[in-house]
Amino acid sequence: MLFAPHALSRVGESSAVTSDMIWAPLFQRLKTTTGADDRDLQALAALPFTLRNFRENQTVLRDGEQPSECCLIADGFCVRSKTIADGRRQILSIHIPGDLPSLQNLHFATVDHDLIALSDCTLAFIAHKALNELIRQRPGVGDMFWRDTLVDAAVSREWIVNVGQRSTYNRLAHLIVELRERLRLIGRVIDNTFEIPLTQEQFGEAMGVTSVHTNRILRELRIDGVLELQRGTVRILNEHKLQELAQFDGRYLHLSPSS
Amino acid sequence: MLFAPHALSRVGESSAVTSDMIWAPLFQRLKTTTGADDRDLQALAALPFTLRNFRENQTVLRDGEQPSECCLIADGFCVRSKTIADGRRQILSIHIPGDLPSLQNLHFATVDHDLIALSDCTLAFIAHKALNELIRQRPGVGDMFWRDTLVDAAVSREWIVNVGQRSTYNRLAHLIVELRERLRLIGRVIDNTFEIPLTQEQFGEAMGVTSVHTNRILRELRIDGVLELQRGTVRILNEHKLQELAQFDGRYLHLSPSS
DNA sequence: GCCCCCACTTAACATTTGTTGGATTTGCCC
DNA sequence: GGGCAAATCCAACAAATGTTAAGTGGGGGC
Repeated sequence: MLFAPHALSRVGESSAVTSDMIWAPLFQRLKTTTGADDRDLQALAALPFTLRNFRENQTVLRDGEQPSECCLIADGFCVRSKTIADGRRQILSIHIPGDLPSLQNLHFATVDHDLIALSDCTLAFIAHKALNELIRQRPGVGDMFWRDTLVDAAVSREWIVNVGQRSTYNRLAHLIVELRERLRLIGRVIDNTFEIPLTQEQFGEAMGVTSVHTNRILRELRIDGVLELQRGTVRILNEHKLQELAQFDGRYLHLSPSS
Repeated sequence: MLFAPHALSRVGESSAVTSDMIWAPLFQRLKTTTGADDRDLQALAALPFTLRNFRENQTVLRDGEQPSECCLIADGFCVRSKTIADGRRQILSIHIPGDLPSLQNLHFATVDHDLIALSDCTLAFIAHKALNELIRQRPGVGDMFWRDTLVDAAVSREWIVNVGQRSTYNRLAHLIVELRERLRLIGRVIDNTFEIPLTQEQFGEAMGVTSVHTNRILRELRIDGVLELQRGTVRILNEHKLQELAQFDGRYLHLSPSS
């Protein structure tokens, strides 16, 4: 069976997975960020894809692989990461439903990092060949995707700033706010509460610090009444303080077509 | 006068700046990395451009600006950087002749970081409009440029790993090796010696550490006989040790068309 | 319901990195 | 050649972060 029950129930409540459910978060994002042309989206939605489910911690793409398809996260969370010689691991980006985390392999033969499922995930795989043909037919689709990879790059640059210059305390605040803004775009934020299914160790790997230190900083944020994190669920306690710490300027997300 | 003498002498020894000299480093890079089509390059070289010179430390593009042209570094070095609220600055990438550091603004209206000349620089500015028209006529040009922005993104991801996980000692070694590989591509490495005109403070801003600490690490590298850095000139003293420290895996530079 | 594994939590101590302040060197202008 | 400004260099001390080693707690499998 293609769909394991656990994944099905996360994509939607019914047992039938429609094409709509697969594309919805991507389209929702593209419409607000790029003012996407409806015919381009319809053409996209007509592309053939294969659904595959991944379990928590399962590797989706391994460093060095040469994929012939690119993947769309229909449901669940993934991270890009790199592991260096001494075994230390850095998380490079966190991906949410609607993301296309391997779009760069339309142009690169080889994957230069790992892509790992953080939670149980449903991914739609679309052949590079089909995508390239569509892009040739409809340059607007290519523009949308090129832009999408550029936003991805802009997020990476801000990630460098975060790791390089902000105190761990502020760094975590910034990371949380960025993820909240991206989750809000796809309707995953309710009442200052949202899910980011990372363990403390993984938050540490995203910030370039150890799990012990991550725990210290989380305790401080909790004691200071800024936010709480429990088993992957974030609850904002003091929005004002959070903003002050994060100093978040969302322009780098390029959320509007005219930015 | 468009050309200040100092800049002219850096582009070439003669006093006439030909279109060839402007495009040479970019074409040299594109030929080895993307196996570029000669007709695409010819079409590119036929585009109108404006040359502008910048002095050391002069801002080329400021965070928030809305440029109508993108720039090609014909000669000199630039950096992308972001400054956060408390004044700390992070260098995001280092750009060398042949780089197109603002290509992302073909798709973004607004620049989301600063672009600053490290040394006296000669930049060629090409109108977005002309470039977009060429890309519509010759999709191969668009593919080349899309790929170029993807390599840029891959470099940013490795930069995150560098800042997040490597010790400052290894981090500096990695940074040096990456720059050497990129400079080699455009023929700027001679006898284990090459120029990277950053001050120690700027190396610090690239690595996310202070200038004092950068100085400590440079002294260690010098004492350990790994490399020397004097006024922007790097000399490798022990290639083997350097490799061991940097643990450099250049796949992320995607230097071959089939990678 | 029990057990086991894994995430979380904490403390003590070691190491790295930042801060401050000052001395020295270098490049450049006059 | 003198003098200024910037870059480099360095040491002493402070703060942030890593390491190690233990507990604690909760959820899933049996």
